[in-house]
Amino acid sequence: MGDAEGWAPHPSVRVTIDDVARVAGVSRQTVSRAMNGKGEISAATRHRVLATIEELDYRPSAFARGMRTQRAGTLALILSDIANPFFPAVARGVFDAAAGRGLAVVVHNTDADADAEREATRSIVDSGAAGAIGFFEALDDESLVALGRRLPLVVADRRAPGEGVASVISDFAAGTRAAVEHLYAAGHTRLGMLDGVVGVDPVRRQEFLAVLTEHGHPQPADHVVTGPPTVTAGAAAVRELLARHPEVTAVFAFNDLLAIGAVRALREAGRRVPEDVAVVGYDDITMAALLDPPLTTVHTDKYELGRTLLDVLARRLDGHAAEHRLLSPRLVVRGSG
Amino acid sequence: MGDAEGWAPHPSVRVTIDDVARVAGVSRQTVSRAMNGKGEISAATRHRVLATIEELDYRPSAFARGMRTQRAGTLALILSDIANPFFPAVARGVFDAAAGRGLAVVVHNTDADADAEREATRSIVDSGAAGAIGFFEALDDESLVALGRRLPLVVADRRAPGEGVASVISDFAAGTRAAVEHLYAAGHTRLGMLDGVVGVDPVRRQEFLAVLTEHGHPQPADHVVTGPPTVTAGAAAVRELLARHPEVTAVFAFNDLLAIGAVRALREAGRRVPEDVAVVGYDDITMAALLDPPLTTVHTDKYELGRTLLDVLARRLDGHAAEHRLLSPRLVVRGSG
DNA sequence: CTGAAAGCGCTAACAT
DNA sequence: ATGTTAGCGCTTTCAG
Repeated sequence: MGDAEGWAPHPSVRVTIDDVARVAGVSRQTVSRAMNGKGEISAATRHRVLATIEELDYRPSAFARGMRTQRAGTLALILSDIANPFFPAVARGVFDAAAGRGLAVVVHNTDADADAEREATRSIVDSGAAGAIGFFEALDDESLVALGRRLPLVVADRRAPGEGVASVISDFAAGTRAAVEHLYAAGHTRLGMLDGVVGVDPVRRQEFLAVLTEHGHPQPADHVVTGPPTVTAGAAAVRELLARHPEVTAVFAFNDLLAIGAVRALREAGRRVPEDVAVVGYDDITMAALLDPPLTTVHTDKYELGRTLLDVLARRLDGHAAEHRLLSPRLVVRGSG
Repeated sequence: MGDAEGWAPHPSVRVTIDDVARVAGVSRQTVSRAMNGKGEISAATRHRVLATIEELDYRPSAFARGMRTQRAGTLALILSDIANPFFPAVARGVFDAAAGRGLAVVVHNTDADADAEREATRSIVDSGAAGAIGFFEALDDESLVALGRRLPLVVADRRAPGEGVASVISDFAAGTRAAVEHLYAAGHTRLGMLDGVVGVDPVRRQEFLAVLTEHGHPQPADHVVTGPPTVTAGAAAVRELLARHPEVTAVFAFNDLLAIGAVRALREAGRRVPEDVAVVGYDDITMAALLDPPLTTVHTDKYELGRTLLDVLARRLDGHAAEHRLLSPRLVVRGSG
């Protein structure tokens, strides 16, 4: 629209470190020192150089710097699906914390696909990212350890795959236990579970089965129906569950999306929620409290998870050892179960 | 955990273009040509070089390449709040389309704050991003035109700020008109609006007022209550609206989050939705259809918007002129109005 | 405390 | 069709 073909951005004369050096009357190493606070430098010259930088609006070239240091001021966030409401909440925490440290965040969407996760790690290494935060759901531990040798890595909601990789995990066992015990306390004895696709983190399912066993029920493996973590899949899964076990009066879901789908399918099948069948979700996405009935679910502080992930990564960037943090979820009883 | 202080990533011997050149028995320029498809090169040598690249698992240095070309294989996505469900849906479209072209996406979260938006543009220019897609809600047109001179830029849901900047816009006027006419058709004559914070895009409000005028109502400026685009603000705004104009029987909201807050506050205030007050939202976020009552809203294809944004940007990257595309929303009548 | 030299890996421009 | 030359802008030695 009014633009000629072959458009190219304006070249825009770049202010380089040499320009700053010349104007400030020092060598460029001194400018480098002033910027990065490395090496010995007198306060006076540092101030003068800094003022010159300001004056000339000098911005160091990320490329040139990266070429020397092999590290960019960028970090990577790997997640399976930004459209799943759990992730935006976490991402927001990561972004806010990253902005506070002047780091840009590259987001990689993998759909929990092993190839996509592998490709993301490739791209991250090639980009020279300063570090990475990953919700890996398909990649094997070895690949993660290998990645962790290339750059500071924090895995989220997955046990540390090995030496050198930090982790931040929500205590799924505790959250699951709270949810299932709540259902037992409410008098339910026939429980089913809607599990996410079997990935690397089987904790929720394991704990679900463990609590059932503790209550004297044999492990009813086919009381667990598996599917992708979506509303549609939740509806399908609960139908399957009811077909297998019509006597079920309570359903625990891997996440809220599955639970929401379950509630809808249950109602369509003529079952009242929670009177006929109780439903408990996991995550407490924003939507959960707004539904009718409002969803009983296990609340995790997703924003805090995001901030914590970045904090752990930043400490690693500063040369600290890999840390492992555990976040505590809590059951929020609302109307659905 | 078993990790010493002062950890640093393994150096990892880098395979360079010279290694490839040596093994393939050509000069490095030929390797460059084979990789980038630039310049003349015989099919035979290209194949040989490509095979060598594969064999050595050579990965070109993004830094070195950027240093020469002043362009990274990265693009920027500027948005106000990734936690607002509208944006993840769009982002998903952008990510998918970007991945198809081998581009990484850096996300900048601005909270619709002018300083944050300006800082994001700075960071983007400094990073040498190949291009940018922006939902700018606070920055002035001049700044956008200036940014557009530095790199290919596509603005989303905002009219093109000037020469050289591409745009993809949802037809807000048409969507708003459909929503308001629907309310009139349902017999409502006393309408109120919950507007987003006054930003650069006043189209929804203008069109709302225009349709009212066409129906012979004086422009009721104080029938429009403004707030941030959140559920909480929607509740507060509708309370304010009702305080000012208790006779209102229909509410049109700037987006679904405001509408959802309105529905809740309305019910808490003892008004039935839609019997006493009809509510129509905008966007059709995933949640909208799952609420009780399901939200009547103006549907926009957010994923398609994301893909289109990237498509327009990619064409610009390929040297085409700045395009301007208009996407058509459609009213979805559900239970709330 | 500061400067000079060297080179990171790549591609554009110019030979051949 | 391929090779050679020259640097992009920065930081890291190493001297002074």
